[in-house]
Amino acid sequence: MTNSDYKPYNPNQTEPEIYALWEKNQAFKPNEKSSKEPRSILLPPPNANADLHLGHAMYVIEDVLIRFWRMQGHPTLWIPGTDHAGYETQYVYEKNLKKIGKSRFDFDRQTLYNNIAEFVKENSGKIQGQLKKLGFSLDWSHETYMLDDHVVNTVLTTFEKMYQDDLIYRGGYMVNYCPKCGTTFANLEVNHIEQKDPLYYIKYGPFVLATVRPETKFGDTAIAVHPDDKRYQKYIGKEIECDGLIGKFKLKVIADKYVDPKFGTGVVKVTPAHDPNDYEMGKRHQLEVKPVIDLNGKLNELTGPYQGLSVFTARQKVVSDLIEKGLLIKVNENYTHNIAVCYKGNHPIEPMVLPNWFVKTKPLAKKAVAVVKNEKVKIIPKRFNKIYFQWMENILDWPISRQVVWGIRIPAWYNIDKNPDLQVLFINRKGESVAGKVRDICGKYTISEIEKGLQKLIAPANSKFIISRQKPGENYLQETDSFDTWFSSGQWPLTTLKYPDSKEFKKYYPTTLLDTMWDILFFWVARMIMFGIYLTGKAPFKYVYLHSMVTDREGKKMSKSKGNVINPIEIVDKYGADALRMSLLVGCAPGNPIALSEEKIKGYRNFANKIWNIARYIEINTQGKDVKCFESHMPEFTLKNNKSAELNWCHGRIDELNKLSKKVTKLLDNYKFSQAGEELYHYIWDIFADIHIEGSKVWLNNDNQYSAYIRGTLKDMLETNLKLLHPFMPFVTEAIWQRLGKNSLLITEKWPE
RNA sequence: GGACCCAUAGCUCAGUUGGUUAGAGCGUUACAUUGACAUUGUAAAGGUCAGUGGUUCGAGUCCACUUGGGUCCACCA
Repeated sequence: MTNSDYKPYNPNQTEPEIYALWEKNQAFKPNEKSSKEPRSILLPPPNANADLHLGHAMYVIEDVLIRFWRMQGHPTLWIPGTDHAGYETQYVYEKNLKKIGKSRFDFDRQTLYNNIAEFVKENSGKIQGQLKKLGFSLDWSHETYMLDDHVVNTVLTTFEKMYQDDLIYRGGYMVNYCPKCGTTFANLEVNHIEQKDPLYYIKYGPFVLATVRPETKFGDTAIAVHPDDKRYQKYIGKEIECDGLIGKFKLKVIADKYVDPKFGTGVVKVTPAHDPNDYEMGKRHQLEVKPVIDLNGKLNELTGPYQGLSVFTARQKVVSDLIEKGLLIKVNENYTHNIAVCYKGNHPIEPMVLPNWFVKTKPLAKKAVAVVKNEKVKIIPKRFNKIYFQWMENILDWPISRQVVWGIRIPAWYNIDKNPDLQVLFINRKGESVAGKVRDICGKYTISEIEKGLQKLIAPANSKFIISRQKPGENYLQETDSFDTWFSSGQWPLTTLKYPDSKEFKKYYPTTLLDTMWDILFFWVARMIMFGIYLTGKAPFKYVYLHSMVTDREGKKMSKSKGNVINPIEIVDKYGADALRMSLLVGCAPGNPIALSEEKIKGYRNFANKIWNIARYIEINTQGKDVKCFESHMPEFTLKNNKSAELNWCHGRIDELNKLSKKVTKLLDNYKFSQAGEELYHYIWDIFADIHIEGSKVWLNNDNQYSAYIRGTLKDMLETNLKLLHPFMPFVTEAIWQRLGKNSLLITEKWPE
């Protein structure tokens, strides 16, 4: 240790050197010789092609635990990885395509897939460097990518097993379809926004009814009233004739409690093909499902002159035609209601009945509720239990197919001879786009030409299929849908640990704790619990820690669209990773938002400097001088009953350190990061520096027989504090440790208990 | 419509199972200064813990209601 360095601590220079030192010594690998209980955490995988944002820096909680456990001597494994983020990534890629005047429709499926893979490859690799900058002691030798062969293998095996266990089915169901994105979304992926739309009062035979969607009238298959509505009793069960835009039509009048007699005129047109509630009503009354909107959001052949018009154009034309025919009674222009939009682009959702792959979730959810109820899985903070139960107990079947190329393709095959109604969309050899049913197309094109240029395949709900990884025969085409991202990331604890046969899996499953933000409790955490129990009988983690959402100064969520995103790396460059880490750890409670300010980070940058200078003070006062460890002489002193003020002082300090160690250990054992960090901050600055170091100056100025013990005690205090603080501020503590001339790494030192 | 959370110093927030004079950071005020550290030190000001009622020997903490703010789930043609 030399005196020649900077007075202020310089994190920019120190941090990369220290991280390299740890890596060189393979300090992140679990200590496999230890017989203590194994501990493990999986880093929630960021998108492979994205940059780190400040939310990711909250994973510092995991690093604190990992470093704490590692120092306690547990075999400790922390696995990093990245996600292919199916739809998210394809969305970004398609936006780039748009800039060069192209779209996904210009490519066959395989080419598009390869292009996106290339795009991800070009844009990945940033994450690793950024995680290292934050000081995360991840075992990089276990790094996993969601599309690694072994991951895909496990996901496909799970799908096959679930199919055999009758947990997977294919069916036509009302799904949330976004014509713009060209894919369906799960309910969780749909948002509702308030919007003002005209409410049209339209004449239907003897009735007048209110609707915001007159263009769907061609898909009406009934008219509904409330069973107790006195105005309409005489019509219930009858068929009525109406004047329409494309001729007269007949509709049955049904009675259903869903209808609110107070709304509008108390009469509802029922369109089972394009409204979730009407669909349910249709099931109750065995109504025909008559789709009139196609996958591009345009009206189909059943709408006569309106065919080919987009929903909104059609609406305007329908309205003006209704006026012309005298069928429009009045319009309420100030009607506000909620409309469903896709979460990514805020495009209007078109509810449609489409064939989809589903997971039967009820039996899985039942067990996933049980493990939380009997505390095999503990959620921190506890109040999320209730939210979790509420959701899990009302869970609906999970649609897992996405009409997205980027992802794991569903391993199902359709025989074109047995399924003549298969619709295919493909690019032929001449580069022309061809669409149609296989029964019409197969004469003109060979199966290999179709397969090669295949873009999309739509198999009717009752199609026959085979689940297989390989092509089962000559005349088969593979499903073009891919799995919902969460279907694969839901198996992350299994895939990262190489379920079922690896050493890691046997030793580290179930993992100790999962740390994530509460916004993906249902998307991800609940699904991991379901998959984990289904495949292994055990939930994949013992604790779920729901960390804070990092907001901007005003408490607003950070998002790209708002432009208030802070890049954590900029903060690291400015103030050091240790400072950022402490700012995220102290002063926040799990599940609550944390508003991060630059002043706070500056405060902890100053703290790092404080410790640095405490070390310099002790260095100057011990170098070349007699230094004796008080603790190793304690029995001797007790025997002599030595009452010297100096030795009493030493005794008091050692006592104090033991208490501090116990307190911090207990707080960390209970995942109280904020309090543990604050405790250390307070002790080091207000007690150690301001009281004891100041006090020591008097002793050291009057050099006597006890001064060596004073020096030794100061050094002990420093070393213990470095150990205790290391999980929070790993860089500055390790840097000082190295300057103390220790022949060891602080990161693997023994934790003071 | 259903549920959850929050309200503590000027600002941003901690406060574990109810237990002495309620804490931190930043900010404010006065003073100090080449000291290990100005990324500093010493001292100080600042809170009837949103309101009302209740349980208790004792409530920031537990219960009920009221007011204000946030979030989630479901969504009416």
